[in-house]
Amino acid sequence: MAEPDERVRDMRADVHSWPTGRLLSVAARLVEGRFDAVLAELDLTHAGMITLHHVVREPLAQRELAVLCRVTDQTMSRTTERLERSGFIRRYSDDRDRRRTLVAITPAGRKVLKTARREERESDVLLGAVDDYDRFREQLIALIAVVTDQGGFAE
Amino acid sequence: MAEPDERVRDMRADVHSWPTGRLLSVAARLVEGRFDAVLAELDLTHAGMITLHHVVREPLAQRELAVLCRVTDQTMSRTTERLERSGFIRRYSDDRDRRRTLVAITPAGRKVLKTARREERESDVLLGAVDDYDRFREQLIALIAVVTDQGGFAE
DNA sequence: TGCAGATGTTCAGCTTGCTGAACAAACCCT
DNA sequence: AGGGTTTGTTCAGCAAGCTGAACATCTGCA
Repeated sequence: MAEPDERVRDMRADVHSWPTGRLLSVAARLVEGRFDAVLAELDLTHAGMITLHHVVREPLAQRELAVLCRVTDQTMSRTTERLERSGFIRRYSDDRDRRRTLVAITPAGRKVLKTARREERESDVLLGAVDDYDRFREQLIALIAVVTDQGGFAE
Repeated sequence: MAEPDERVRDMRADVHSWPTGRLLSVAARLVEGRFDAVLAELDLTHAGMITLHHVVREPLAQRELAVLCRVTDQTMSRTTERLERSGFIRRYSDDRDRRRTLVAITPAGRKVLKTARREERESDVLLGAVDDYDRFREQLIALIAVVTDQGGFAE
């Protein structure tokens, strides 16, 4: 590994001056990235995993899924398309409202979700970086709630 | 605004069961999203803003910038291309090592960065969602440092 | 009944992440 | 000096965000 030069050495100091949004973005990328190889092995993605998580209990319409996953309808459309291609969900149109596409998890979907969750839990050990992990998560959740309500989304 | 149905109403509860990476990802998207319109007005993006931030002091090679911004060289290549197109930076090859492309900020770049920072600081008020904002940021930074070191990046 | 507006999904096209591969320039070692 | 390796950048192509627009279906009201 190459010796970083002077400018690169003060990386940690530098990041202090970043806006919070960018800190969140980088942290998300790095944390999710740690797990990408495992998911790829399973033919799954982070977006797909959360989507599966939401249809475990009962089939949902794509729009409902989009709201739950905090993405646009268009993004959810592509995510479900990919999940269907992989055989993890089935899509069918609602008899009572044929505009709606219902999404139901398949046995393969349940299985892969279970595996992914187990492996994720195991790799989560490294998050000892954060002192009070539960509080940190609560703050993230509070942040999401506030921004969601205050017009960041679905206002 | 439509009345959310039952399943959608327990959104806040649901998010508690998400993996931390996904929480970070959604939070990042929502927080950065609040500011997208302002940046678009300035012909700037979040990625571009952080890049400008790093060349304010002195010109840097693209690879150095990539390390500082925590992105791959390829991503930085495209980001600087866009910044150059907008006139916020100038790229030129290093005389002493003609493999390197040096990136220097332009007067227009300094100006737009200043404006973006001011507007961002103002809009940051809403982050009162988090109790101990400084501690929260410190934890994000610690997380980034740990994951960066432990092979999430440049190992 | 029939038409206007609301709703759910998809299509097209953009940005910004990523990886893998290509390529030129520089470095190093004999 | 020459040739293999390293280094810095770019190209190609994929995933998953986004917006705007198109399209089909449903709802509601005259």
